[in-house]
Amino acid sequence: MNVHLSSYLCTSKHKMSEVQKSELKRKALVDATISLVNNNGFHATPISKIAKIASVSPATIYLYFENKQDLVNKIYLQVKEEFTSYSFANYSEETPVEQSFKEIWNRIAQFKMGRMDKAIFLAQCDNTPVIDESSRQEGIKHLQPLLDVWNRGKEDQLIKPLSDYLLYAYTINPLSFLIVMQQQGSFKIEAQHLEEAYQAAWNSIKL
Amino acid sequence: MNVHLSSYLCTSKHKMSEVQKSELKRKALVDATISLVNNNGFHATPISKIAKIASVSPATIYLYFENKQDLVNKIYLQVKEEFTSYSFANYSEETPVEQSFKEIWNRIAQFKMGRMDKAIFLAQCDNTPVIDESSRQEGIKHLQPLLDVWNRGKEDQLIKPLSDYLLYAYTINPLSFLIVMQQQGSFKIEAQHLEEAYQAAWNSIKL
Amino acid sequence: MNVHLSSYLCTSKHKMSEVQKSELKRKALVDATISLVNNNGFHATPISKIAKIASVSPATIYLYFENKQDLVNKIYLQVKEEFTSYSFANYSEETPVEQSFKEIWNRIAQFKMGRMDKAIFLAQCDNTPVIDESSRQEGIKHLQPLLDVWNRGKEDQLIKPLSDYLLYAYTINPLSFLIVMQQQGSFKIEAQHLEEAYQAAWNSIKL
Amino acid sequence: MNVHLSSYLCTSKHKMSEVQKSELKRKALVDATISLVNNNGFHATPISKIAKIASVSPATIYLYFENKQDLVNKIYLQVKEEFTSYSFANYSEETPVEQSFKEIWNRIAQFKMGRMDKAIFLAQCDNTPVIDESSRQEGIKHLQPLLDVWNRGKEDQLIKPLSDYLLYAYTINPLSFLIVMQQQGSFKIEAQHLEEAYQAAWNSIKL
DNA sequence: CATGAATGAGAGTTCATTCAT
DNA sequence: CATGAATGAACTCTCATTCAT
Repeated sequence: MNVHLSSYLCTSKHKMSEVQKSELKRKALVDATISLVNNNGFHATPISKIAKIASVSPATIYLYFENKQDLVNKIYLQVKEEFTSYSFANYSEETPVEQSFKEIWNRIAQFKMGRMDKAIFLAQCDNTPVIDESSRQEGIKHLQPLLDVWNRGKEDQLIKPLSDYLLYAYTINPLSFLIVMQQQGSFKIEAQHLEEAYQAAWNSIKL
Repeated sequence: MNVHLSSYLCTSKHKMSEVQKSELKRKALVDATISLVNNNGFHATPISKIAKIASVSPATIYLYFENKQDLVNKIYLQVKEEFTSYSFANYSEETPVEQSFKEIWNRIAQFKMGRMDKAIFLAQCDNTPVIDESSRQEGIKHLQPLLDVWNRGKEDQLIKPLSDYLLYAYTINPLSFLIVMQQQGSFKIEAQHLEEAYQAAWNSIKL
Repeated sequence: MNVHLSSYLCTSKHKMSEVQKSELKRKALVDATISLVNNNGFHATPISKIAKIASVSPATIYLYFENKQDLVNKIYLQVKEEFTSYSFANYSEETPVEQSFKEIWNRIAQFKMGRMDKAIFLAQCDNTPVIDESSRQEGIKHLQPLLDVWNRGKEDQLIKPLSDYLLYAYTINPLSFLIVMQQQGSFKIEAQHLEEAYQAAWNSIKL
Repeated sequence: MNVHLSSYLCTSKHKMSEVQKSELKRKALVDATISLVNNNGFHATPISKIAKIASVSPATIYLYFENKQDLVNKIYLQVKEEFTSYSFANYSEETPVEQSFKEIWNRIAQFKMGRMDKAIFLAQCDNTPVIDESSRQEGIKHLQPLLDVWNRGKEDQLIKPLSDYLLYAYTINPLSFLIVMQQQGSFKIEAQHLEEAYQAAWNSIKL
């Protein structure tokens, strides 16, 4: 995402390749971290392994991040941002509530299926105390459009007047659970499951 | 639970007190581990801290567990067993499906609310690669009664013919999410929320 | 010093050897640190080298000291205490000023000549920002008896009414300089030099 | 000093400004190093910090000095040279011994008071093993005029026949001690103190 | 000349584990 | 059974130095 932006802004071919090189290195670090944390857990993901997989020196990591904690915080926020900006890309306040909810739900599902590693990374960060409280708070803000839809739905008496946490627990969070199960090899999510899941989600909150 | 069993089996008063002392120490270790892992994460829970909080020597831990991994595995399985044996304590195959499901769901909710720390510990283990795959598999077996109810429900066409993973995702897992949110201080679960949650759960899977 | 105390206090032969072992290890660490810092400077004295010379594991150092800074602070204070308690061992307020000063001066000189390594270590700590300000303050307090003699000397009009810093600069500090020169191999302090030095010291401050 | 020399040798205005720019950079490096070493000690003065404070790249330092050790050695020698050339600026073999000594002593005191940071830097280098032995030897040579005065004084039986090290210890070194104390905030040197100090110095060595 | 980015080597420190007691 | 002391291995992080530009 930043890569694209940079490309647009830079005219000198020289500068561009430099920036891209930096961005590539950063991306390699992000990918390596996500993969290692997903497979081994944060506690078994030393900086040295991240460096090795990203093909850089451990010292180089500290040019991009302040320390290990900052690395995880920043990656969490970046991935959360990717997740929500993808999920709400087509969102419009004009669209009717039910359709809007369905579209968002589907894009969320698409993201989680298509970027499984990132979805699992988020699930792990959201369920354990690996990221800073402040980063967690920051990450929550990005969900606003979903909350807006729910509010409209409640006002229009299409959606039950439940707490947003309950709505989230019964519509969005089940997808995280299924993705984690799939990654653990217990379960394989098929297209039909997603349709069933949407129905279950909608039934649980519709008035 | 084990304490009771042990007590019954021992007759010599001397032996008994010793065993009880041992059990107390083991319990202290379990409690300390759960508390520390919940609050700091597995990666920030050294054996030495567990020992200090449980008021034993680090070396003593190795009399009760083979190593740190074994400690977490064993605690996970023990807590999972506590969780399920509580949840299915009143279960009978004679009870009608809907009532059976409701009773189980309520006991699960009761356990998670009453033993929040244990529920959160399980959630953390279930969402991250901290425990061995074999222990995870072992833990799943305990859920059989719930699967039986669902099977009966599907046969009787009271419950949608969904995969058990979907059923779990939409009825049980939301409670884990809510508990984690509550522990993070974001949300406070009230009695009414539990009633709403049950309705949402049932609506999402009932035919 | 502590070793002796411990020996007195302990009756069980068992306990004694343990304490001695600990004290021996601590002493080895202190000696290794002093020697290395004197020869290479604080900046070229890694914990690993100290450990090697003291024949312990680097980790063991952290059983005796909180961190490297604490190690240096504690050694500084201990050595300063050794220095002053030796220097003022025979001090009595009854002794006439000039005699008292001469005795103290001679014991200071004796200490610096006999424990050259410790004297040099103190000189290095006193002239550079390697120890904490608080430790430095703490160390100064031990000089009180010397200041008392000077005060008496000023009152009796035997010693010039100079600031204690000036008195120290012209009577005690020259010895530090000479010791450092000797350690650098530039100068060899003989008995006669000490007599000359005392005369110079006394002449510089006497009324 | 070097700046002046360079300026004289260059005729091309272009070259001159460049050289001056270079010299400015070198001066910035010297100042930054002295300040950092004085305040934090050599062990806590990384090249990167020196570079930052001097507003140059770390790599640039290696255009002016071979390595960190060379940097300190060269700065030590340069400052020592500044110190002695200032101190002996007015020196003449014709001047009588006592007057000559007094003049030198006063200029030394002036330098140490006026260029406190440089004086403290020298004190730190002279009391610890941070500079190379060869640089230390080199630095000593600059003191020759002072040794000459003392020799004349000894021949004329105005000064005690003491080793030059003793003479230095009791006349010059006390000033270093007082400056260090002042920098540590313990003591404030006033004009009167300097007069007293000179008297003490002279009394300690005069015949 | 000057540099920002990169890094290998090594720093200080922690930790799971062992062992003599 | 229980332990405090000890440690090798490994961790996070820093730093003097280099190099392509």
